[in-house]
Amino acid sequence: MFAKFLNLNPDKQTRIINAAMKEFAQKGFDNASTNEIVKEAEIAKGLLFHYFKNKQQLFLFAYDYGSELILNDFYQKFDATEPDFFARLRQISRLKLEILQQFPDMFHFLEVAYIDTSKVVSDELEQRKQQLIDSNLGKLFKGIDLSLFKDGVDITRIIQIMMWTFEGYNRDALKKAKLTPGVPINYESFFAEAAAYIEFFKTSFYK
Amino acid sequence: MFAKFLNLNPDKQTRIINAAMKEFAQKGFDNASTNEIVKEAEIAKGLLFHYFKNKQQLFLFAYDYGSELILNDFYQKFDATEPDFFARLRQISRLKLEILQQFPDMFHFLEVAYIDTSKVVSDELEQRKQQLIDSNLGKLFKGIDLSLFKDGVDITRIIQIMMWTFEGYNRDALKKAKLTPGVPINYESFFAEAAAYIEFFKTSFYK
Amino acid sequence: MFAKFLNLNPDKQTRIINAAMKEFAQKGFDNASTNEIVKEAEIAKGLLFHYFKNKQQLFLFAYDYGSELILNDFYQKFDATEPDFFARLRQISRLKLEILQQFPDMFHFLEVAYIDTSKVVSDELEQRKQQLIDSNLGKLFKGIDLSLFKDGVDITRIIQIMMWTFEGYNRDALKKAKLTPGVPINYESFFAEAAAYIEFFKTSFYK
Amino acid sequence: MFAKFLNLNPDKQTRIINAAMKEFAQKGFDNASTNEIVKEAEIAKGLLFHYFKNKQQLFLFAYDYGSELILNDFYQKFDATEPDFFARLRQISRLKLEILQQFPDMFHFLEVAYIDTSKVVSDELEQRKQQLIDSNLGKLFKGIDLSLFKDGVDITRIIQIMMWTFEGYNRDALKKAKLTPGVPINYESFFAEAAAYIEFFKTSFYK
DNA sequence: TATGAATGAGGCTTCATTCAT
DNA sequence: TATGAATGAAGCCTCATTCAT
Repeated sequence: MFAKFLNLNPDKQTRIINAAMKEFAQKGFDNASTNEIVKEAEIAKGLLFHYFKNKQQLFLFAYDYGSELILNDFYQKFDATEPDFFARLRQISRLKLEILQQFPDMFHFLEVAYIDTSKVVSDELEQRKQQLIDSNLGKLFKGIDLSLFKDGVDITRIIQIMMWTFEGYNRDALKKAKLTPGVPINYESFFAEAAAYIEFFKTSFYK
Repeated sequence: MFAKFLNLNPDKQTRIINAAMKEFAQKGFDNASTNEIVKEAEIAKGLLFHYFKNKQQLFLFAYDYGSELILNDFYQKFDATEPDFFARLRQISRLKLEILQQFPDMFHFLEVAYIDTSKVVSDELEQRKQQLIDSNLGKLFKGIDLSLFKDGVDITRIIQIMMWTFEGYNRDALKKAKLTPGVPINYESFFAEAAAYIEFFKTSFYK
Repeated sequence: MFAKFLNLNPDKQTRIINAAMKEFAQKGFDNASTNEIVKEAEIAKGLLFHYFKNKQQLFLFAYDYGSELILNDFYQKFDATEPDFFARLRQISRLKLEILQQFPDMFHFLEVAYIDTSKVVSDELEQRKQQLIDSNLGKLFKGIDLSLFKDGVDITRIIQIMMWTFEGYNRDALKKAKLTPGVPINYESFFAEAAAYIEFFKTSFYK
Repeated sequence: MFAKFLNLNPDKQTRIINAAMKEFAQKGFDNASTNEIVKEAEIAKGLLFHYFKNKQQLFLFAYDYGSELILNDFYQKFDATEPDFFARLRQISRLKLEILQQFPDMFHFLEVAYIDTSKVVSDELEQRKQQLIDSNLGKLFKGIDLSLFKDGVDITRIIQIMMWTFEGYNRDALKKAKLTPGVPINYESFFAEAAAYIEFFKTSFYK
């Protein structure tokens, strides 16, 4: 499908992907302009559609490209032997920070893409998200020592609550960052506060 | 600012507001079409811009109009004497359900508007949301009997977590509903499951 | 449907219809350019789509507009009392010539539109053509004195053959005209030759 | 002119010609896409323009190629000794059927090409058609026994009428076939009905 | 107050053809 | 001979907003 594109001069590939991610991240799918993308990538208008059937395919390609790259990076560093649930959460949080610092634009794009609500891509995105969750939730929490939890707590519900909590936490942090444009995000304090939430959950739900 | 509009024939006012809410709810700010709005409201194109400087003003007016109307309704029914935090949460949840059933379209619009990410309105929306939270969080939880909580728990954090939890819960429920179009939302089961989460928090954080 | 357009300043209406007919006649539906049409009509791009949902609707409107106008003109002059089949054919032929001289561009457009094969309009056109035939064939040949034909001839087949003959005759004449652009069509000789064919059929099939 | 192409690997030649004929037959000259042609032929885009200066040359080459091939086939089977005009017509009709069954796609392409109205090719096509008629009408009807016709009939006119009749007959049959896609054309009944028209002409114009 | 005609930039996409390799 | 990347003009259509009436 995208073989053509992947055979292309890598420099140009990068320019196109970066330009697309930047535009999509800034404006969302519907309002992103392919005109802006080709201008930023410094290619001719037609070329974009030589490689990608349409705007939608470009978006999804960028999404897949980015998420694969980032997941690979993540799992290379991920230690799946840690039995403590909250230690593992902290690890995940730390790895996320590292990746974010290594690929800031791509990270930003994926984060925004993840919540893009455009009808045109939302169905496909939803599938991908579900696949991601299905194939990763298992890996992330395999081998956890459940005996450390208080007896009788509904662990599924806890995980669900924590996921929503961190989603909300991320979103709010993102919003605050947007409100002070120009000021770079202070990721350390961002993750420090996340750690405080983890600590809170641990106190609440561990023996 | 909108004095002109508010002097208008009430029937026409309603038609315009409803049409705007419907279109914005369906497509988000950027992709909503003023053409569709005037068609639905059965008014002339120019009239819309006679009353509202631009699309943005219309959106924000609709937002303010809806949230004020709904908040008034809410506080008329709200019992601020209940000292039990979770009982109050249940009350809030129940009132939300009532309002939702009374003003389904307006409710839907506000819900969607709340997460609209269009640059053009997001700043203004953010202000309004912050104001709403600031001025309401106090009212909602004033007079709560904190002694019922376990000693030493950080109540602010708990509230934050619960807010994110219910945000996430709503969003997921909304998504599921979208995936089966045609099937009407079963609000009773929706709120029953919400109640289960409330119960869980109670067990976790009350003495 | 097209009420909006018909309320428009008649001069502009005419300019738009003429420009559309000219462009469609020259290039057929698919290759006609809405850009050329608006340029010729001296209106803004958007205006065309203010009146017509899309290129297709514009084409069909022009077709309906033209054929109605021409049919009305035709039937005002048509004498349905003539019992001789071939006399009536001559009459039809003569009226066609008159109309052609009165509305040359419209006539040309309709002739070309009639054989336009673009997928986008052919279905709708086919319906219209069938309706035209159904509702007109009856009128055109009602009250014909069949006893003038040789005994035993299959009159339906004769009519069919004559229709194809005149279709072919028209088409060939049109082609020849195209091959010598600039030179105006000599309609008199065109219809004189048609009369010769009518005479031939008469000799062949009348007693 | 096309020497280069004719030296090419025959398999590839065939693929290119077939792909071109298919695309032109489906969409007409203007709307045919060279992209589709190279995709179908499984050759590189540039190669097409290496062999053919442009789309127009490709089309005309395909037309010439097809018509020559089919004419050769036709004349190998054609019996020019039959003196009866209508018997010869029946023969022509039968041979046409045979060829159609042997080269369905090519036949279809030529049929459609024949009525293609694109400015870009119509002039050249017109020349070819005229040449075809000029050089073939003689062959087809040489040695006909004119004494079998009624005295005084204008045989040129008769032939002209019959040609238009069969053109119209073909076109109508083609249309009907298009209106019921999926249902294969019943060529036998198609040619049987054609035979009925031949019979009709015979009765009308023979002694 | 009310109309709806008018604007023209910008949206995405397709196209035949060229050219460096 | 063969590739397929590259071009950029042109395609149709939508849009928020303005303005004369």
